[in-house]
Amino acid sequence: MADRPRRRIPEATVSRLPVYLRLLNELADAETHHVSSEQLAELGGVNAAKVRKDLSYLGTYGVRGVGYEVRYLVYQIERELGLNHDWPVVIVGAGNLGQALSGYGGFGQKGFPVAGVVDVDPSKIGSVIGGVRVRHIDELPQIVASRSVAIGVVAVPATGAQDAADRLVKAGVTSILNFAPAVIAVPRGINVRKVDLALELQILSYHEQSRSTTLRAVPGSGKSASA
Amino acid sequence: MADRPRRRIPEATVSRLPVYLRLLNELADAETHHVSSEQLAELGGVNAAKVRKDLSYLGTYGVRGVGYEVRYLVYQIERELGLNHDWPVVIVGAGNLGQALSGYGGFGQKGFPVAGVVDVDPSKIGSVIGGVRVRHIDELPQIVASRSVAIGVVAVPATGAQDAADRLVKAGVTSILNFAPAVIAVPRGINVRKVDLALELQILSYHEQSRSTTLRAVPGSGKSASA
DNA sequence: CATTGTGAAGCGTTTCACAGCC
DNA sequence: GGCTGTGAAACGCTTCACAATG
Repeated sequence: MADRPRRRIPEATVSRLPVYLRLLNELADAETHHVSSEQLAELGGVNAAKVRKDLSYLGTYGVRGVGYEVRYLVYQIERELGLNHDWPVVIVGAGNLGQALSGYGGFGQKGFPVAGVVDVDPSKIGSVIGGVRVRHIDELPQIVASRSVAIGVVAVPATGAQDAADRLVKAGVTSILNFAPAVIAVPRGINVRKVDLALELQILSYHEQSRSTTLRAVPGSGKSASA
Repeated sequence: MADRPRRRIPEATVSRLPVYLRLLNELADAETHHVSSEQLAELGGVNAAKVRKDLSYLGTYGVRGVGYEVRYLVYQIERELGLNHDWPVVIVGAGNLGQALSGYGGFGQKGFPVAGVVDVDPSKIGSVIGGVRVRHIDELPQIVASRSVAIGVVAVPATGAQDAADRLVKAGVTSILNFAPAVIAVPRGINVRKVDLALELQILSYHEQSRSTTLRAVPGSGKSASA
């Protein structure tokens, strides 16, 4: 109540807060009441100083000599991340991925209920996936407006990604989670994050590649024994 | 052939090379033969100087006054990322996600054929998904050894993620793509990347949250008009 | 006295600005 | 003339190290 955390939180910290939150929730489930930055760092696989600096952006919630109170910290992180209320999402694309996401369920449990699923393909309209009826993409504006949807999920093939993003933005969505293997252009002020399987695999490929180049500079034989 | 690109490529650059590669392949499909850093930057939504610096780590492949030759650059990036040969992957977890990943198909087309899918659950063993028979997780070492698998995919619930990672590492895998919403600990030298839906949504939630805090410090009404 | 919160140093990444080159 | 390649500056993030403190 005392100090308003009116500081700007660095992007790198924002992307770690959900990790801490998850760990803290696990600790809370295990009836652990206090945790030190050292312990959290161990669990999260990061540096303890980083944990402290990250948490310090939220406010002064630790106690010297003691650590952090788990439940209180959970509360503060949730508040800071805006997780103290639901964020309905709309999914564009009712293909394999859209269906999987909608049917997943864990979505709604985590505070991101599926407000709607839309598709361009008439043959998909009307089918029910994950308890939600698939509607035509032209209904996007109504869905977004009526349920105050701020977050849209792009789950269409790469070729349709930009169109999906354009429609989401036009409908009033201001954050987009893009699963399509494509770069999407959006107006300033719109947040985009991507989840890109091929990209991640290619990054791992690079590391494997450089591993073999480093360990043995012998081309040809791709065999490598275990260390 | 002339200059060996024996420089260490910064991690930030590595994670952008797959993006450039995709854009370049699209350009190649469109019969575009040359591209400037400016154009690539435009397509990728990044700064042109960044594109040039990124590409310069690969070698001196541009031509001043002209730009980069698309197909040649594709070749060089693929070589650098180790995409000039296949990287078979093994998927741990034959649940919804494991099935979706295995059945996806785009996996193999992109140079990451599914060498095997394993699960602990006996009831899942033997079923065929994406043309691959699900085997018991104890067969992991044989699968990894016989197919020289370097990359493992963790597609199990959070509670089983660490065990899955441990087994993959023990079997000889040196890179892991983790889809489970959990931090996994691995020995030094093992590469881990994560794909975390909840985390991404929570990051977007933060930005939406701070948007509403910034624009109108009025709590209660969550209505916001379009710009 | 264990542990936080944080200046300051260190390090990696981004961007600028322009020399170099085709 | 146009565009690359790259030093150097600017920036942000990470880590150190330690004073502050319950």
